[in-house]
Amino acid sequence: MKRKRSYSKITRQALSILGKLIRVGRVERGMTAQELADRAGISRTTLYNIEKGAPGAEIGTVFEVAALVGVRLFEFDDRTLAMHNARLDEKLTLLPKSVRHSRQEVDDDF
Amino acid sequence: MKRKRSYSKITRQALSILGKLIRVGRVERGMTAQELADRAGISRTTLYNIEKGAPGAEIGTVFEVAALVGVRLFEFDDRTLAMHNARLDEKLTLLPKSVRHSRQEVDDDF
DNA sequence: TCACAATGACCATTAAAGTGAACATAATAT
DNA sequence: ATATTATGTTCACTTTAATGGTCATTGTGA
Repeated sequence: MKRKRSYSKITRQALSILGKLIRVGRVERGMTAQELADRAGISRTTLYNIEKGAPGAEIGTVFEVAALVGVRLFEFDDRTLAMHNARLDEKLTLLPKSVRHSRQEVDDDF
Repeated sequence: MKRKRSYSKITRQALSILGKLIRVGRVERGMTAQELADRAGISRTTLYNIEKGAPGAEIGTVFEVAALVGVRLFEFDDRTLAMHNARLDEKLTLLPKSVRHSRQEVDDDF
């Protein structure tokens, strides 16, 4: 079953910031909550929660809203994202496909 | 009712990148999927989905995992986040509390 | 090589997120 | 000032995501 979660302070702060960035972006662009919600295809209630930094919101929705008000999480144009994506794929091929723990090695990074 | 969503290309790419960053971070640190899932307090299935860039994952969970493998979305230490948070609060007090559309103004940003 | 650990992938179950309605309160254009 | 619009907040309902299990496949240490 889905479980109720608790989140670290850093996560909560990051989400709070993201929510505020979205709100600032929205207000600066003169959009009402309802308008932004409509454009994003979500309810005003959900946008409300997102702007409050709710940890349970779906990440896809949040990213979508962020893009609509000009909040860029990474580099935020199609080309740059594709580039990074490709570079990561390369990097992944170089890394082991699966992480195997040797018998005695404790593997604590120190 | 909760609705099935569709996401823009940019959102899908950003999520794909984030998932790969997490996977790279995990593998570089020599953690198995199960180990990271345990530390994050989620199931391996969910981590699997996150690493695949699933848009439906909860943002709090994704941020939590990202932090655990050293992927920084914003500035990722407590102090810096607090600073940004405070600065945003300031900014918000300067902006209108609610966006009001004047009668005839169409308000399309051009 | 090859045993076995790690990952990929699917499924039924269950709790939680999204929704829209509703209402109160706050803010702003006139 | 005030009418009206935007926002804050709660709630029952419904759908979806997280879970844990399971099994096949892949990768790697010995």
